[in-house]
Amino acid sequence: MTPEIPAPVRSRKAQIDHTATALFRARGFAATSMRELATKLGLEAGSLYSHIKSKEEILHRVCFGLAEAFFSAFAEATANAQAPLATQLRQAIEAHVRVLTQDSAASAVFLHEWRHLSEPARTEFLALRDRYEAGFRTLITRGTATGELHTPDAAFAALTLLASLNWLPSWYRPDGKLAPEDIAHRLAEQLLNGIRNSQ
Amino acid sequence: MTPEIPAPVRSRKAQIDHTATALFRARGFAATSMRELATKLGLEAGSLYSHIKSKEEILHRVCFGLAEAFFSAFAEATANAQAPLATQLRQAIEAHVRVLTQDSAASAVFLHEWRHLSEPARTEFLALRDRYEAGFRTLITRGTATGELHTPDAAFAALTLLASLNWLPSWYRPDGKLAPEDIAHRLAEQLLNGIRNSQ
DNA sequence: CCTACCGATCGGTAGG
DNA sequence: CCTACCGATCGGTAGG
Repeated sequence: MTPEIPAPVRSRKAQIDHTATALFRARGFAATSMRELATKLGLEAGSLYSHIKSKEEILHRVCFGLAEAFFSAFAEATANAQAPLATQLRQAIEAHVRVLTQDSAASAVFLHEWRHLSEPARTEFLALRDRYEAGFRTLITRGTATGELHTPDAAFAALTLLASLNWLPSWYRPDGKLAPEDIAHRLAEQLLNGIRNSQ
Repeated sequence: MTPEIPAPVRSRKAQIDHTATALFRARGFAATSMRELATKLGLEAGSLYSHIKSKEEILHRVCFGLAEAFFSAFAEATANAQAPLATQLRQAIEAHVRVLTQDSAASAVFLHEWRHLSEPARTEFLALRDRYEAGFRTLITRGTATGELHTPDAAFAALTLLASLNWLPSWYRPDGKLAPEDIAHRLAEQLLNGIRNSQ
């Protein structure tokens, strides 16, 4: 018999994270009360603390969990270093969109609520985010060097590219007419157009 | 002698709005306390209420004030209905960026804190925002009809275009190396590239 | 514009 | 996981 990690505990914690994420997104971290969260889960407020240590712990887990998801999606998308840089960039865009649409509530929290992290988590988080943006910046810079891409300012292009993508959680609806893969494809197409070398 | 609107009153209220806007942006509306705001202004918390009626009143004024600024900038940019649609769109983009950079704190509050408005203000605000987005959508739709622009989905293009622009307040620094007009110009250039008909 | 204060609500804990 | 509760802090008010 293999020992099992007690399933109910894990699942309760996951439930808390999931419900809290939806509330953090809808009302913001500061405006979400632990009592409201408890009520949504059918618990009393005090009972939450048998599963978690603090309100911020939930936020921490959501923000850093998403960071990890973005990094691993990016790594996979650019795994083939021999591929044309336009292809790598397209795949990175599509991978980013896939993470965003897979859990748009968590993504919205990742994008907007991180500032409620206290130090040193906040600084660590910003460093991760900068590193992720640098990945896109590097692809664009290298694509410009090889002549595949064309832009007067790679950093600027990377910033606006991620901006377009990161607005997605604020309008994406899982039951909308566009499937995640369609959205990913169109965004990649349109954004690459803006910086592709047409000569 | 012409009667004067008592200047100190107006200016105190404007000071409160201005300082509150900076705090709302930095910490979020819910996490900003009236005591913190009062301290920054050299007042006691209770004294704020000789100038304002409630915390939300400030948020209301900021959100709806910015909405007005965006609308009038857009109207001016598209005043010449005979101009090519690509030109009108470029001017609308530049006008939008100008509003964003002129008061990036207020813009950030406009973009992210409106959800703390209570009803019916919240619904009114969203209606205004939708109407503004529709302005861009219409320009793109008409530009596509005349053949000046090219995109498979005007609504989608409008959404991503505004997304790129609206990320600006989160990275724009008034003392950065790019002047507002440079930013406006580059953004317009890059974003129009993505949807311009190159045939 | 201040002092003094209100009721409500917050995140979190002790003990079971 | 609940009951009962803690100290702290919240937005806002009365009276001057």
